[in-house]
Amino acid sequence: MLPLKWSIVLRVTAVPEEQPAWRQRAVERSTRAAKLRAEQRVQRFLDAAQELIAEKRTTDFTVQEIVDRSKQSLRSFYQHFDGKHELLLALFEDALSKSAAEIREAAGSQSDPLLALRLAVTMLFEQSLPNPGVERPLFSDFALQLLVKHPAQVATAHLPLLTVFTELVEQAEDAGVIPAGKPRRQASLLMQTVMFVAQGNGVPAGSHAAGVNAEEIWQFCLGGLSGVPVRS
Amino acid sequence: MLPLKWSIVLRVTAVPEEQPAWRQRAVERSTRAAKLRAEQRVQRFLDAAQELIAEKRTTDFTVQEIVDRSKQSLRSFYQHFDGKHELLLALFEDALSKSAAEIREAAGSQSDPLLALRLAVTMLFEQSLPNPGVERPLFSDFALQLLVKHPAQVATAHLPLLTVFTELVEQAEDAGVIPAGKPRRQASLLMQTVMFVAQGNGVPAGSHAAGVNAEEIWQFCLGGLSGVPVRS
DNA sequence: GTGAGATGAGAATGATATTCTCACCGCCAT
DNA sequence: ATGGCGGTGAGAATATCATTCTCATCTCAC
Repeated sequence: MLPLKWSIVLRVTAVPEEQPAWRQRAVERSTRAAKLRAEQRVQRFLDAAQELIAEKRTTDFTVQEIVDRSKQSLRSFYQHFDGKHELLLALFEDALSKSAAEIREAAGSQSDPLLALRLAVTMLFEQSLPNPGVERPLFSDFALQLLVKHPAQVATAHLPLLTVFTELVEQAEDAGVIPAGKPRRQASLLMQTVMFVAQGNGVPAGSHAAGVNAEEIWQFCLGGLSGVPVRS
Repeated sequence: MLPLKWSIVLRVTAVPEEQPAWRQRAVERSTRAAKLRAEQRVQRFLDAAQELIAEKRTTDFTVQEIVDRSKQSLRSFYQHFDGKHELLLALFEDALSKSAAEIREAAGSQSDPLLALRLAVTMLFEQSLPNPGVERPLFSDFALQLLVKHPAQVATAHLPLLTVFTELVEQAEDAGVIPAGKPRRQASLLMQTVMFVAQGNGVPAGSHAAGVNAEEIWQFCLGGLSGVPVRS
């Protein structure tokens, strides 16, 4: 998590195998402090960025703004991050991860598997709306940019959510409230549908553009999971 | 379509109301040639951009590249477009519009409403895949950028497709093969689901990330449209 | 042939990300 | 205590683009 260039460097130069144990321990001790300091700095950058996202509703702020707000320096910023891109990715993964935890907990308190799944869908939908609790932009201009340019990283970031939804789908299937299928694929389809449709709903854009709500999307997805009533 | 700054200027300065008809005709005649020339230039820019998109698989090319390739000048580019943004938007709308026409035609040759809808879904899915006929990027980094920053324009661009799908859903409902609902909203949901899920499927990214295929997404959507088997 | 608008060539501007320079500082093994 | 090393700050230097501007030239309808 947060692969920092410096941490790699430290590991390579300060722990060159073949050292007596005491030396390793010593180095370890002295390294720990440095690592802590570094993590604090990183956190200040992340916090500053989060604030800026909240304020400007976009990731269009400049690196300089992050630096100024966190009262550090450009030099330091690039010491810790490979670039603005890395910082945003860290925030993105973090947001999805926290979201997954939240949803898992909330759904866990539902004994009915179908209601649990429904709750999860509703929560995901609301958190994916264009400007929800700005604190945690599951979707931002950045997220979509990632989707096209680095799909693999998006997939990675989605993993925590995918896991939660897969579990919920499995439970529902085990309980027999929806037909058995391939839980992971179903969960994937479900997630993508909910997230993207939510995203597309930011603007009651004039005449057209149906503004779908949580209940509608849930019905749609439930139908999708339930499959078509088999006909001749 | 393609609101060009100069055309507005011409209209304002050369047709100042209250002119005898002959004069308007004269101006009209003399303007026509200029308009044609301009349209050719515009087209050259568009073609060049299209080529670049095809080659680089992204809209990250520079305005300078468009200019060079079309053997025109920066001056001229900005004479005709408000900026790179306008040019991309034009290409985007055009692509969706052509796609809509294609789908409408193909679906039209299906007598069974359900098969027609299925065909439409399949075609849309395939055209929305990350790197299909690169000629017509329904989805590009640009499209997604638009989605966040100018949702209204996306909605506008989607209209042709939305119209087609709305018709197909209506036909299916009229034929009784799916339950009646709100065709426009259903079509919207359908489109978004298909397009976005397709987009999210570009990369078999290692272990996770279920790669959904056209048949799967069709089943899912059909289920969604058909609704849940009514329960107590 | 004349004048208004269009064009070309390319310099100028402005916004950003990213890198580099250099002086300084704190830590810790000797 | 001290010498060296990695981290830091301040900010200049680069690099890349989009967009605008300058000026000379061109084209066409009159």
